[in-house]
Amino acid sequence: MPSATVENYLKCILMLSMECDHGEVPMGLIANSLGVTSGTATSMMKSLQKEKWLKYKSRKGVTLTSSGKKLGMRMIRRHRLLETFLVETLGLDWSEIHDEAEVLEHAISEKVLERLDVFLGNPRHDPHGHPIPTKAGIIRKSPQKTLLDCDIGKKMKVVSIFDQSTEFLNFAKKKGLMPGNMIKAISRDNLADTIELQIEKTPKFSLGLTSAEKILVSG
Amino acid sequence: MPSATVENYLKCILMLSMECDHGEVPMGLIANSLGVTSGTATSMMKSLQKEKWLKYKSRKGVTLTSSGKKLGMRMIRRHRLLETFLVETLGLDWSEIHDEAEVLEHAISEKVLERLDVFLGNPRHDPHGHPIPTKAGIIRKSPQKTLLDCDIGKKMKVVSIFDQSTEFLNFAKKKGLMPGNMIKAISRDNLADTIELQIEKTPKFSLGLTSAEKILVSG
DNA sequence: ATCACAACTTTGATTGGTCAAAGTATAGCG
DNA sequence: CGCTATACTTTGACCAATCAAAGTTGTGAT
Ligand SMILES: [Mn+2]
Ligand SMILES: [Mn+2]
Ligand SMILES: [Mn+2]
Ligand SMILES: [Mn+2]
Repeated sequence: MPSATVENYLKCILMLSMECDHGEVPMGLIANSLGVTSGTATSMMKSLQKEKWLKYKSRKGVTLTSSGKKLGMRMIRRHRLLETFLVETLGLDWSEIHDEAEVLEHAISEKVLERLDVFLGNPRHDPHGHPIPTKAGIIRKSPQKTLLDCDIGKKMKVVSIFDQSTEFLNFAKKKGLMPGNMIKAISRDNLADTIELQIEKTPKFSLGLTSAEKILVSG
Repeated sequence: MPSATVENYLKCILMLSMECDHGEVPMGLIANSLGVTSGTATSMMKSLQKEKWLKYKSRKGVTLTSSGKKLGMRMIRRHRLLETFLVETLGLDWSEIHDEAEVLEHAISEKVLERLDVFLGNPRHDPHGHPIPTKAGIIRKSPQKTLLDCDIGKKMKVVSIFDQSTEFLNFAKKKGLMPGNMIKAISRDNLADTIELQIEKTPKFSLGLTSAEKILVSG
């Protein structure tokens, strides 16, 4: 019933509302992350409000209704289960699956999705380490920090990678920054804005702080 | 690049041109089998001609160009490989896969499709017995007749089922009319318009001629 | 040869999604 | 407190895909 466009908007708004919690999600963020002009976003928000997916406050932003959240969450589940299928079953690389899933998520029925979930053995995380919401729309989020504010000198486990771009994912894989891998922050240099890392017995390397921010770790 | 709508039109036109060979495919058939009004079909044909997918002759019909045929064939391949995946891997019933594939065929990339083909072991036929075109767009069609004009008294193998409707497929399965099964036509009654069949050792049953036409057999 | 009617085309309208450009509100600086 | 820069909204336009209804054509029955 909701179009692919509506599905994309709601998934995007839900993700924005989760990652940077300002009660309302402002127009600018939405337009920006969907790559549309702000006028388009505004007019879309009005029609999404008319269809009861969200509440729109002019010049403030939007908040999802419970059906909006539910649909957004369903889209995240679809996206991440599909990504898992593409890597686990078909053997694609984790750097090429995001865009594929972005399209497939709108084409797969609830029935096929649940079969896929069973076929994959009810995975809890996608290939980038992101939690897969349950059918009921619940995310089991593990405690995590970014490499920016992790403890120096302690062993930690890589939980997930925030950036979905092919280039960054290829880079991360080459460096061994993949979910599950153990890692140690050797030192942080606040003047150079870098953090020095070591993975297992491989050589040390350092990361700028904007890159470090994209790596989530635990423990 | 071509929209899902364009893909549907071209697949449909290719299938019509293959099954009932009148050089040109008339508007009426197209509009009818896509469930749009004839005006819509006419205007769509003009724009498809503009984009070089086909040749349109007013009040005659359309013929696909070679790129039109190629795209149409690619869509048939996608559709049938997806149907095979849905049955073989996810365990759906052959009566529920057509509509799912009708949507997924527009969302799956060439790369994922070829991985799927390998994963499935390069199947030659979909669950309804229809041949899957090769990547190069070639259909290996086995010699076949409908149950309407088969030989009476001879053992034959069911090749494929033409009708994609849930109800007919459920019926066919119940009767044992599935690709690969052996079958014998006991008699034909031209007054009653029926044909009497027997499958292995199960009881005889008869089929009206419109139903018989939907079953393709060989040998 | 005529003509009715089925098959087709044209016309004018609608809907969803989009943009560019012009207009407006407001947070926060001075 | 007033003003400006930034974020947002409005307006008017466009495109793809569709329909309903009115108009046209060509075939085949008489
Ligand atoms: Mn998407
Ligand atoms: Mn992911
Ligand atoms: Mn389709
Ligand atoms: Mn089929």
